[in-house]
Amino acid sequence: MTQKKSFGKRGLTKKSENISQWYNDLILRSKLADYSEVKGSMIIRPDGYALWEKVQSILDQWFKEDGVKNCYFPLLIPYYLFKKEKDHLKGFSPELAVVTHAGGEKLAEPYVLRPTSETIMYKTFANWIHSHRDLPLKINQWCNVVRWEKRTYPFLRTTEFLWQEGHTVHQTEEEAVEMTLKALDWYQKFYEEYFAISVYAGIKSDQEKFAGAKTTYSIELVIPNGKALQAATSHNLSDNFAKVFNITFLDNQEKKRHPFQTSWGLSTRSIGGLVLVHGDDSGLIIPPKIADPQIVIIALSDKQEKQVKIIQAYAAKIHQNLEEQGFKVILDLDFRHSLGYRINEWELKCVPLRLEIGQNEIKDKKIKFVRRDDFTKGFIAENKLASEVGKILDNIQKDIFIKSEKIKNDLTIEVEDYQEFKKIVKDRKVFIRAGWCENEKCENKIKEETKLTTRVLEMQRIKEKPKGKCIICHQPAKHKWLFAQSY
RNA sequence: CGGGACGUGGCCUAGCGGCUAAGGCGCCUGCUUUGGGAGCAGGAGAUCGGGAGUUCGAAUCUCCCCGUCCCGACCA
Repeated sequence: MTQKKSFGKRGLTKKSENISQWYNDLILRSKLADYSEVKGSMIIRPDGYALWEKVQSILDQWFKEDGVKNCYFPLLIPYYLFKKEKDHLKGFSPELAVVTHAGGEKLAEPYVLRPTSETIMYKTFANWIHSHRDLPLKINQWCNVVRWEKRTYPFLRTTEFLWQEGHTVHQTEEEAVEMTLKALDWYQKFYEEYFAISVYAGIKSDQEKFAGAKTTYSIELVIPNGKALQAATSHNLSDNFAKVFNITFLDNQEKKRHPFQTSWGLSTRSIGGLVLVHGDDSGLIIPPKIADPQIVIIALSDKQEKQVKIIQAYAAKIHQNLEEQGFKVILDLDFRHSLGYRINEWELKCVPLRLEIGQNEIKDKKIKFVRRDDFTKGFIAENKLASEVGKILDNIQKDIFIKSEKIKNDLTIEVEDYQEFKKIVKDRKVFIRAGWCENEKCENKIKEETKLTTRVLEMQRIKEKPKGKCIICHQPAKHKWLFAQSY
């Protein structure tokens, strides 16, 4: 493997042959992102940023409907603040970027570039919260954060990334748990209904949870290479931070109490997940619900200039009709390139549905369509175009979800025996569902021997009655957990 | 931070001690062409990652930096 991006004329490394190479090629070729001069950082190009804006618009609406308000806290966090919560500090220390010099001088107290904003926010919350009437406090910020990772990939793990971080403060732990679960639901709904990706949602083991949290809930994606991508997290912080940052309020009994907090986030990593799960050898596959444009109309050329004008006019009419019906449509009149070239470019960047308009369409009053996801071709009568196009887009959305669910299920194997566990994992990467006693020692043994870590205990299994044994120590298992190698 | 592969116009490569660094893609101009990545003609574009050294002579050999990708360890 070299660093060369050796794109053939027709394109990409095959996804099945080398998913890493395929992924890197695709990110660059589809113009979602570019490498930057700063190691580990990437440039999000307009097409990539448009996807992120789409993510923002969907989540932001849900947050606001729930009374979560947007705000902005500073990038720089005084180190003394950051180190207040011990677990938090310990968890993030290895990946902190610290500003030690500014204004031409060495700073007396260094600043941390936020890897997450709990500390700076909660210091302030202590000033904002005095009464039970101040609660709940629900805020969110869309921002960048910096985590100095050793190894980076575009979108999936970059030194600097964009995300939203929601932070809430509640009178009771029950309320905080409810909020934590609500955020998790948002994320699950987002991935399943908009990104059309079937996910695992559940709780993290103590070892894998957020530094400073009581419980971490996570959305995990199953990548077609069998690896796991942590795609969003929601933390019940209990009153850990409240105690450290001295956040208190007087309840309606005039009693001074610490409130309970949550934090939850989803990052630009989600876009990497989208690319990895759905993309194919021809390029990106973007679900119709988030694609913009959703439909490309390719106008074909003709030998006679008169015909070209007729085709253009016809295509423009179709374009207008579909836009009036609320579809996001782009009209491609670029006759400088050959048809094959134009098609391949649109497939690479992914417009979910392609319509082709030439003389035949005008003559037959039927429009040729091609689905991007499975390349199904057909014709739609012009007078039914809008309704049929709507159905096709819905079907694409459904079908790619089903496909992702199949990948997820096919790559999840339930085992009872550790020898079998090891044998399976030796051959190929998969998710393994197995009984675990929830003791760290057994978790670590699995990690050392197989590289697999606990991903989540699935939500629907939390209340399941324990049965079976821990796959390592053969003590009674508390639950069946999912294990996988993280991306 | 360990192991590996590398660094030559915007991109992919050739050149591996010796003449003015070669080709393809892309880009620009013109003509032509369009039902799955067209063709012809012309054109612009390179201090060969940086530095030091060996040599009559370095893209080519040596050393040191810097950077990139891949595989690990760590993480959203």
